Formats: sequence, C-alpha cells, structure tokens
Amino acid sequence: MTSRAESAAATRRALLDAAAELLDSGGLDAVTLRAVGARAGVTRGAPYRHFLDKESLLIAVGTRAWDTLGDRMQALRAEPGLSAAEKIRGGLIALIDIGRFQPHLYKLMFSNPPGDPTALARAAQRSQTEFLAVVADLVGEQDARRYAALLISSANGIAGLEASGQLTDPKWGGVSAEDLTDTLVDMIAGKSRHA
Amino acid sequence: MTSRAESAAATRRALLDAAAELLDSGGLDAVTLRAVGARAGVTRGAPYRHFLDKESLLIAVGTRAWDTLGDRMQALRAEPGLSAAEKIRGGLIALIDIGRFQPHLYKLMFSNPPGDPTALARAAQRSQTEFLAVVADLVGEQDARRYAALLISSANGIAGLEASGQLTDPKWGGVSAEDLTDTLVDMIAGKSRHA
DNA sequence: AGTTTCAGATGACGCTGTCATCTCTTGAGT
DNA sequence: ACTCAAGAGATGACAGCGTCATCTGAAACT
Repeated sequence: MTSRAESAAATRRALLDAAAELLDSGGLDAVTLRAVGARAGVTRGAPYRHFLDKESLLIAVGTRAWDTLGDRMQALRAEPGLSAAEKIRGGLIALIDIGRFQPHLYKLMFSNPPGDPTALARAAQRSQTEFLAVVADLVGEQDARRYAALLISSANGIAGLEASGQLTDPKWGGVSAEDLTDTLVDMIAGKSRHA
Repeated sequence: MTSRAESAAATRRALLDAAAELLDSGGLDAVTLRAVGARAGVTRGAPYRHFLDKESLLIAVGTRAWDTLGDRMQALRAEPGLSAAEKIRGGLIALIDIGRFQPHLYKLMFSNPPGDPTALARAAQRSQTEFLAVVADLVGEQDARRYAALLISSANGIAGLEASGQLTDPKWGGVSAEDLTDTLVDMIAGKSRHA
C-alpha cells in the first residue's frame, strides 16, 4: 500500500498543512508544535523527525507560499492578451492579496529568521525573477531592475500598512491599496514613455 | 528626596529603556520580562505594576519610538533652506534608517498587536501628519494624501526589504534604498510639475 | 500615632520548545 | 524465511517563559 517513504512524506505534508492552517486562523502564537502535531495526527515530538526546528518548519511554510506565488506569477506572465502594465498590476495585487487574506503568512514570508537570513529570500527568487521580466517588457532592460525593486518594495509596504490598519485612517482620504498600486504603475509607465 | 511617585516613574522609564535596549541588541526573543526586570534593577513581577501586559510594555516602547520620530519630522519640516523634496527625502530616510540600525524596533513600530489594533497607529499619527504637510508643499493639497500614503508605504517596503537582506540581491543590480527613494520622489515631483 | 495605599518581591502554575530515550513497524541483506 | 539495522513516531523530563495570588515594607494621609 503505502511505503514507508510515502507515509513519511505524507506526514511531512500534513505537518506543513497543519502549521499553515493554524497560522492563518490563529496567528503565530497558535502555531505550537503540540497543536501542529495534534492537527496532523501525530504527537509533539514527531515534527523533529522532519524539521530541525520549529523555525525550520515555519521557514518551510513560507517557502511553500513563495513557490505558490511563483507559479501564479509565471502563469500571469504567460497570459496572452494582457498588457505589461496589467500584468504588473496583477502581480502586485496577488502579493497584496496574500497580505489581505493571510496576513500572518504574509508576515512570515517577509520575515528573515536569524538562523539563515537567505533561506526565505532564496524561495522568493523565482517570483521576483518572473516579475522582473514583466517589468522589463514595460520599461526596458536598462531600468527594469530599479523599477522592479521599487514596485516590489512599494507593494510590500502597501500590504504592510494595510495589514496594520493604517491605510484606513481618514487622514489618507480613503485611498485603497489598488489606488496606490495604480498610481505607481501609471507613473512608471508614463516615465518610460517620455524617456 | 525622591517621592514615591517620582521613583515609580523612574522605574517605569527604566523598564522601557531596558526593554528597548534588549530589543535592539537581542531581538524580540531577548525581551523577557525577567530580563527586562533584571536590567531595570527590579524583579520579574514589577513590570505588572506599570504595564498591563508584556504586550502593553512593547506597545509603549513602540509608541515612544514613534514620538521621537515625530519630533524629528517636526524639526525637519521647520528647517529653513530645504526644498520640499529634500524634506521629503530626509523624512523617508529617517524612517528607513530606523529599519537599518534598529530593525527589531522598526518591526515593532509597524506590527499591530491583536489586542488594540489602533494603539500604535495612533502613536504614528503625528509623524505622518507632519510628513503629509511637507508632501502638500510639493504636490498641492489635492494630491497630497494619495502621494503621502504612497511614499510612506514605499519607504516602509524599502526598509522591510532591506532589513530582510533582499535588496542586496544582485538581481536588483546593487540598487540602494536611497536610490529607490530618490527615484520615487523624482517621479512624484516631475508628475506634479506636469499636472 | 494609626491606618491606608501601593511599589516591589516571592512562590506557584500551566504552557512552551527541546532533547534523550523507548517502541515498533518496515525493508533490506543473507 | 530469518535476522537485523533503520527510522518514524510516542513518551517522559527539563528549563524557561508569561502570568497571577499573595506577601512585605515603606511612604502618604488623617
């Protein structure tokens, strides 16, 4: 039926799922190894067979999220009938939407753990490379890097501010994350037209 | 000599200082109530006389940091001989510098605790209001809100990406936080000139 | 002087991450 | 077919954490 390696892999997956679900529903505090184990149908010690650490488990959750986003970016880039600006907008909103609907996961994706500062950054590579390519279609190879970095930074900041509820402050006049994204993309598109 | 109220206030200040120092030097994990108490010269139970919670203590630390930044923004705004664009740049870099040199404090300033989602946002009010006024000097009252929100969001994102070491990725071609800030400010300044 | 008040100390509790150890099933080697 | 190493998972134990109830002693007030 199920070989040993298969069932071990299934447990590993179940642990990741359990951790991700607990993170979504109850925040980081809800992700205890005991709760993760219970939800995955094992006990508190079992995760140590699959992950070095609690931190390693969380990094794995974040990595999986980046991979999923990478798939989305890749699909978006290959989508026919979309302008470069529309693809950029779509990609940024996809990122921002994670911040909206899975704020705890979002924080995790951008939190560099002290242990290995590059682990999550490496996982983010593909998403960002795909995005970079689309930006190059809009502004050209030369300026692509600078503008892509700016766009991703801004989207990250917009999502962060929205997540902390600060964007809803009346001081900003009811501006939405989409408004800000569009403003930025329009400015960059305009700039590139004049250059 | 020291009245009761005075010594209590001094203890409160010592607790805040201790928490901030521990946060800077060892990250959030290093901020245990026991360590905070020890560094402030009291024991683990004492903080509960001054703060409801460990979370409340951390919020107080973040609030104090926002107040300090607010002072800086206010001084910067009043500075003569600086153009609006230069003031904006200075304000953004001041924020980004906190992310650079006190990354853990920075994270705290932008983390909305589940308890009271608006506590830190309220503390951030003055800084942001000062900043909003300077932006209005550059782009006019009408667009100030949108652009100020975009600028703060972007600075926040830039600081976040830099803090997680992702900006140093060669993929971005060695762009710096200052480069990104300048690019954005220039775009907005240019836009407002054409409008 | 007597009494209230309150900052701080102390002991205890449950929960957490982590590790050493044990059990038992699986799968390969003979 | 029998043996046996390997490894997934269970279990017990430990230190450290936040938190609370309780105690102590000195300052402030009547």
